[in-house]
Amino acid sequence: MLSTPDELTGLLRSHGILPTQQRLLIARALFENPRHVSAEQIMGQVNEGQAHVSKATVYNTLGLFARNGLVNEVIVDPSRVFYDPNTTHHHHFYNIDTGELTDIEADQLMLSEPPTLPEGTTIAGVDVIVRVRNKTAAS
Amino acid sequence: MLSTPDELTGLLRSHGILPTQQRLLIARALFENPRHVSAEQIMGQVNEGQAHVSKATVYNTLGLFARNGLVNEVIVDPSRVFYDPNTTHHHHFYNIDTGELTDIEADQLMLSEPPTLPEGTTIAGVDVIVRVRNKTAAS
DNA sequence: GTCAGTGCAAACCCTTTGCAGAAAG
DNA sequence: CTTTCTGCAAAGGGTTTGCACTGAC
Repeated sequence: MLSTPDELTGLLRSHGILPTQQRLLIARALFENPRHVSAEQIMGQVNEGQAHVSKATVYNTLGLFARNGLVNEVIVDPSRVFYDPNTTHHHHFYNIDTGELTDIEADQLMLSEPPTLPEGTTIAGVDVIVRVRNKTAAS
Repeated sequence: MLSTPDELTGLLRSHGILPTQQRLLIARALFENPRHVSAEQIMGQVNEGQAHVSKATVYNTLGLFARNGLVNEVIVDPSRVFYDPNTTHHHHFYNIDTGELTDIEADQLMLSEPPTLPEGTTIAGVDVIVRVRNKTAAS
């Protein structure tokens, strides 16, 4: 989708992120073929070629991207965080057998206004996770 | 709520769980005052008195309870799993500043039928997490 | 008596951190 | 030149595991 160096540089700058070589590599891995990825998968993808980005930098960069709204963290599995380059309003299927995450477009799943928020709080986001299981899986 | 030894014993048996002393202590901690707790909190509560249950047993037991439908795991924070003794259909507020989890009754938040499930899967559950933030929190 | 459960400590794994060297502006 | 970023390795922290002992039936 987005994958030219210039586009990526602009994307980072527009989110207040200084574009460095490593950040561009990580951004390219996320946006040239957008899907849900773990930090480990990004590490693998970035380091496939001759480039090398350290584990610490991958984690720090993904955290930075998430704080600056470039990607969303998806919390569905206590053992790892997924990063989602799609920051439009949408929800997720999570296959508990395979660990696979897929999108549910916002218009496919409507939900009513949430009830009154707890005292002194503002809304930060609404996540809907539809957990599914393989029909054939031994339960 | 439920807290007599007999009630708890019956509850465990009805979920196919052999009632042992440690499991009864953990079940009592969960059900005598139902709320959202982490494994660590259960450890603390169970071991307040003269009883002692090891960390491994607490984790193993909570996992067993969750697999057998006695409690639900609530995945909202990558750093820890919460256990919810309320297994009726409901949703959650999660305060990202304080880590506090509170219930949203099912009738307070309606959602439409989920779209077609991914090929070959059945639904395992739907989680709705409304993330909130303290108004006064330094962002 | 047999099988399942428990306790302890060590292992695990993802993630974060400290600090010296490198790169960006 | 100054400030921020990166890499490495080590620390961190919740959770799981291996194995001998204990308890349930």
